[in-house]
Amino acid sequence: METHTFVFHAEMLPKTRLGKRSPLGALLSSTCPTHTHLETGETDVTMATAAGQHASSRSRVHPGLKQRPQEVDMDELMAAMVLSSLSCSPLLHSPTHPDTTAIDCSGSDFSDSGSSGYWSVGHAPSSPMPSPPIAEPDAAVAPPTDEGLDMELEQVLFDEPAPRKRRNSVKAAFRCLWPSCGKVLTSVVGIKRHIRTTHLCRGGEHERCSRSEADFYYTEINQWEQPLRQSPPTPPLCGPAPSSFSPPSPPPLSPPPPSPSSPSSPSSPSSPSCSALSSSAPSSSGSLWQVQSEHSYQVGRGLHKYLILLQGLSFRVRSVSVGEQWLQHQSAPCSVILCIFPSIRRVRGEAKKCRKVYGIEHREQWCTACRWKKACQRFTD
DNA sequence: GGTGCCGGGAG
DNA sequence: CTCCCGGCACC
Ligand SMILES: [Zn+2]
Repeated sequence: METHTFVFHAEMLPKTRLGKRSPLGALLSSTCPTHTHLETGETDVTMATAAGQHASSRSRVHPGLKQRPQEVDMDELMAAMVLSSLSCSPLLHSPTHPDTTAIDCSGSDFSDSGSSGYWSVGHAPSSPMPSPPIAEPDAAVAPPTDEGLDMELEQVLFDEPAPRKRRNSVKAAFRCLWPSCGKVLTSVVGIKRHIRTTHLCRGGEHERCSRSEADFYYTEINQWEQPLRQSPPTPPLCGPAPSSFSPPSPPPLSPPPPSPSSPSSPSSPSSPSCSALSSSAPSSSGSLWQVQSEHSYQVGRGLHKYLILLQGLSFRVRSVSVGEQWLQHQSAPCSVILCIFPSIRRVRGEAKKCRKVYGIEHREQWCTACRWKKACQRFTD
C-alpha cells in the first residue's frame, strides 16, 4: 500500500546505468523517495475546461524543489494540461501560443530515432523514418475494459500528428474513460458531472470528488475518431525503429527478465507488465530490449518531453485512487515508458577501450568514438 | 583518481 | 554533420 508510483526501478533495467543524467534516473531519484509528487518548479497554469479551448501555460520542471501538499491541486492541473497537450487534443492546442510549454505536440520528436543523435557510424541516415506500417494485429484482443486508459495512453505515447489539421468542422465529444463505461457526452460539464457522480463519488463516501480529478476520466474525441482502437497507425516508436542498426555483437543487454516481477507486488503471475507491449509493439517479443539498447545513445532532444510525459503519467497513476487497482492492472505505463525512454545509460563495458589500450598519449589512434568521448565502437562488448 | 560515455555546445 | 568537452557514474 505504498506508492506504486511506477514499479519502475533500476532493477528492471538490467545492465544499465541510471545516472542522474539519464532522465529516467533523474526521474527515479526525484520521484521515488517519499511520495512522489511532480516536482514542479515554477508553474503558471491557466487552464479552462477541456472544452474550453484555452490552455496556456508556462511550466518548467525544476528538479530540486520539494512540493507542498497543497500544491497537489496545481499539479493535477498541470498534469492534466501536459497530458492533454501531449495527446494533441485539437481544441486544447492553442495556435496563438507558440511558446506553449515545452511540449509541442508535433510528436516528431518521438520519431527522430532515425538519423539524429547517434554521432556516428554506419548508420544509414537514409530511411528518414517513413514509419513502417506495422500491421497491427487487430486489437480485437483487447478486453473492453482496458479500453479507456489504454487507449489514451496509446494516444498519448504513440501520438501522431495527424489529427492536428482539419480540426474545424470536427464535432467534439467527450468520452468517459472509466473502465467499461465509455459514455459519450457532448459537453465537458456533462461528462465531468457524469464522472463525478457516477464514478468518483459513488454514494459520496469517497471524497475524491474533486473536480480536477474528473478531468482524468474523460477524453475528448472527435467524430471520425470513433473506432479509435484500430484507427491509429501506431507509429512504432519503440518497435524496430527504422534504422537497420547493425548489431555486430550480441545484444549487450541481457534479455528481458523472464519473470518481470515488478519489485512491488507483481499483482498477477502472468507477467502483465508487458502485456500492453505485446499488443501494440511490432517487435517480436524480446527484441524490445535490444532495440532499446541500440538506441540508447540516440537520446535525442525530446527528452524533456519524455520527462514531462513520464511525470504526467506517474502522477496519473498515483492520483487515481478509486480506479487505482484497475489502473495498475493495466500496467501499460511501465512497458510503454520503457519503450519510449531511449535514454538509459549504457552499461560500462568490461573490455578495455581505446583510451586504456593506446593510452592518452596516442589519442590519435583511438577510435573516433573514444576521441569524442562517446561509446567506443572499436572495442565493443 | 582513472575510465567510459552522455549530453550538449561550437563551428 | 564533425569535433570537443563538462560532468556524471562507476571502477
Ligand atoms: Zn574506442
